[in-house]
Amino acid sequence: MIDLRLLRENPDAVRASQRLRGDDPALVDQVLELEARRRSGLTRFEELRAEQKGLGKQVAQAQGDEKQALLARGKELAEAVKAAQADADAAGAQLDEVAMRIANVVVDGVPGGGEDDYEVLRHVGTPRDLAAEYGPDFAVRDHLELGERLAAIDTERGAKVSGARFYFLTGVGARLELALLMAAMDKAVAAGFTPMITPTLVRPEVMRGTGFLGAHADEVYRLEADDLYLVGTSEVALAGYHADEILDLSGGPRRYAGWSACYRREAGSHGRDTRGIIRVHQFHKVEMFSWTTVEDSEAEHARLLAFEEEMLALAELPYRVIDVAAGDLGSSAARKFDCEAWLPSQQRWLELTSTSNCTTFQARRLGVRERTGGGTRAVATLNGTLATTRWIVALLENHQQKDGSVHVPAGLRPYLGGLEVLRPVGA
RNA sequence: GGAGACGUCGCAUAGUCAGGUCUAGUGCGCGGCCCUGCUAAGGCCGUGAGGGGUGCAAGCCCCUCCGUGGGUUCAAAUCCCACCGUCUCCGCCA
Repeated sequence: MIDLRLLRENPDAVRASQRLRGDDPALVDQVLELEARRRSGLTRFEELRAEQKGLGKQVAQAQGDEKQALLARGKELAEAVKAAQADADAAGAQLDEVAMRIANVVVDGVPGGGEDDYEVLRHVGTPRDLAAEYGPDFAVRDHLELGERLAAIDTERGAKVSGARFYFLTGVGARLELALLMAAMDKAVAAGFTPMITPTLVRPEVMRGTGFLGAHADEVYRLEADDLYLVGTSEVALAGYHADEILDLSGGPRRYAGWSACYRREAGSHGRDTRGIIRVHQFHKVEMFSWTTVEDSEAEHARLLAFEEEMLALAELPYRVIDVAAGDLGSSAARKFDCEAWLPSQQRWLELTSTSNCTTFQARRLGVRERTGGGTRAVATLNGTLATTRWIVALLENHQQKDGSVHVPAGLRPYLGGLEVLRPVGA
């Protein structure tokens, strides 16, 4: 939810943000007009209501004819109050409807434009030249081929049991996922995050409050019979965790690391990434979530990005960091950095982590505040990925060896009983 | 699945049966000041959230919120309905 006070006091900043995102700046003026209307309606209601309350006290003490007269006046007032309230409510509903369509104000420095207008901030590590290492005849194996040889991934039976975009992680595949997630959790705990295992079914209010029922409502599974939603990330549950609370952030950010299954319908991506486990309906993820003051949010964003990069270093993956363009941020984020690992089989970059600074946008809708000298104000929320099932894709492909075995990064070995190499089964 | 109890401004609780002086009382906690050479104990004052008006400002005034949403009434914490949540007992399953 956009800050109406900011919008009133500095409409140009919001208009500029809208333009950078490719959204309509005229919405700002609509909101200003509707807000003025709601306020005048509210004032009328409050005046009438004050009179009604005063009258109630007189009625209680009056007798006889005087009382009858007051009751008659009261009846009139009751109707006027009801009408004024209906007016004010209607104006408020219109205001909300339009205000909801305004996305968060982007942070200074975010590149303008859409999906392809990201800015590459840096490259870390160098993608291997497999042809140089193993000879020009070497055929790069993709993660599914590698995974099947290792008896680690079974998409055929996943489809048999649950349909397209489902899979079994088997044997060393299952262990590899647990290793990645455990390593992520350990890293988070060391950095002061509170580990959390979160609900994956949430109420409609929570799903709406976190902004996932907006433009991307199609992506979300809904359980009709129980009116619950399956989360696409533990961010949903973690954001809802402190809903309607006043937090004390004087001791620094509140940091949580959520471990959960994630569910996505992938409604708009028919035909994309259909092979293997790049794009699936269900996966696991360890997600960082921070509550900070607005002033500290950009610094915290840099810290979350740094934690992600530490995990990528632990997995020994070559990657690049991009500053996502304004038009591709989604409504809640004011800035977003993605880390993309190299995908040898497709000679392209694949998103492994994404960290967003939502400033006060999400917290305002969720009613999460902090105390200040005068009163309270909305806090900032940030989130970022530490590990997901998808990391297995990058791990297998980047660490493949000539014979189809896979090198295990030193940082993951403690979580795999010391395994240094994953070897094909039955070969 | 069946039966019942409950949900009040951080926590605990009064108020609900008999609607109007509830402008929601009290205790604890918290903050300030006072007393006391330290400490213990004590005294006084203040202390929920959201919104609006007014003022240079300290402040003052008004409205909303008693789990949520409806309804009855001149008037609802209080009466009625639905929903959500918590607890107890019974049944069933593990």
